[in-house]
Amino acid sequence: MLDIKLIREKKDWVEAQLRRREPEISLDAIVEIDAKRRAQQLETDEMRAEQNKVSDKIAELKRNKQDASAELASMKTLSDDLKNKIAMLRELEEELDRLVSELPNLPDESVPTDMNKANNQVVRRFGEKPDFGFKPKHHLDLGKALKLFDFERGAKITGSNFPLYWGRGAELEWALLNFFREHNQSRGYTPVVPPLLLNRQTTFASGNLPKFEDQLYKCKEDPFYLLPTSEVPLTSMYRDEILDEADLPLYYTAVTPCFRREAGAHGAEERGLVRMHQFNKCEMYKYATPETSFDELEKLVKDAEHILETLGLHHQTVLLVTGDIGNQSAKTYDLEVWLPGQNSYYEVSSCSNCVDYQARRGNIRYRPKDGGKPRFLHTLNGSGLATPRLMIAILENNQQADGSVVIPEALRKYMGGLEVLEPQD
RNA sequence: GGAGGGGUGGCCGAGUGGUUGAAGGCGUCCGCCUCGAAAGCGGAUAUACGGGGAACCGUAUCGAGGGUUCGAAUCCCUCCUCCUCCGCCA
Repeated sequence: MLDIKLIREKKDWVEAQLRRREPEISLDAIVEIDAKRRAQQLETDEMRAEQNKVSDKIAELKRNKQDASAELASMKTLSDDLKNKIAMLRELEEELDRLVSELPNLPDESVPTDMNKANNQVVRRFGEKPDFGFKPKHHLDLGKALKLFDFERGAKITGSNFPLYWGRGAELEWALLNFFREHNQSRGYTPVVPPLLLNRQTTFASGNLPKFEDQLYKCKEDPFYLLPTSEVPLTSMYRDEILDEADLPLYYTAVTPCFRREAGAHGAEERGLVRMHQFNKCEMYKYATPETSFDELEKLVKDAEHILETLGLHHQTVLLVTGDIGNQSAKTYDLEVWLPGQNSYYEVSSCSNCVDYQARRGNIRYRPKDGGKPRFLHTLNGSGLATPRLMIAILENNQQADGSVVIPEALRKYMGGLEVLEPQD
């Protein structure tokens, strides 16, 4: 959520910044309704002031056992009139809120202006593409031979793109999740197990509502949404609270399943575990002061990169251009791991500084050390990491000519010391 | 799911229709005191929106929404939430 005052006072600048990411955006309607709203508020405030004044007079007259019938009569008509004015004011407020809450965040000045995500800037690379010396297999074929997951049976249980993991596949999944959580915890992130069903306000605060409701699964009988990423509950953990500056920054990590409708197409090249309706993810989340949030973003990215380095996976870190950053983000780095089966780099982590966008929506503030007024804090989130594409990366990058797959050293302790996944049967 | 009891400022906690934005306490900040600190004493200390160059002024906010009333923290209704007991259940 952007500050309406900023929109009012620097409309052209805000509009220009927003157009760096959405060229068609216009603030005309917002500025117009805001002006109407203020005029309406002034009018109702004046009527209320009059009402308060006369009410005091009535109280005084009654105390003195004097006649107040004239005042009572005039207040009766004013009271009715006022109710209408308040209703009109409320309509304007709701309209304004609706429009402002659908605006995306302002991109940070360090984010390249470009609508084409092909122009995302590679800032770092780790490792190299593997040189197999044989024809590498797609993860679906490896998974079938190793009996790691099953798409048909998952579809029987629920529907397409809800695969199940079993046997070594399930073990590897848990190994990854445990490894992520322990890794993040060792770097100062406090683990959280949040609720997986989210109410409307929670989903609004993170920025998923109202604009992206079609991406969420929702409950029919209760007003809850299924968690699309634990960024959402972690944002609302401190909703409507005032934290102490001395307690910041706060680091949290949560492992949860994530549910996404993925409305809109996905191509044939994304078969397999590339894009699913349910997947597991370990999230990293930070609450920081405005002064430190961009440094915290750099550290967050390094934390996520370290996971991939520890697993020995070739990857690159890219700075997203304005046209590719998420709605609530001011600046985002993606970590992309090399997937031989896709012949491409794929996002396994997205690390964003949302600055005060979510804090405004969720009314999350902190009291500065100097004792000044509460200020909106900054929120940051990053995957650390999501499992499905990691599963793909490990299978495809670590495969050997005989169809076996070497388990990364860091994961073996979670799999009873197992070093290699061997084809079954 | 049933019965009962709560939800008031950064925190605790008074307050059942009219100078209550809200007593008191704690915390925090400033001053005095002190070599310094503590204690003590004095003072200050909510948020949002709007008007104004500013000082400042107006309005709203006592879980949320609605109602009664000239006027609601206070009365009525609905909902949310926390606690206790009962039931059910992993």
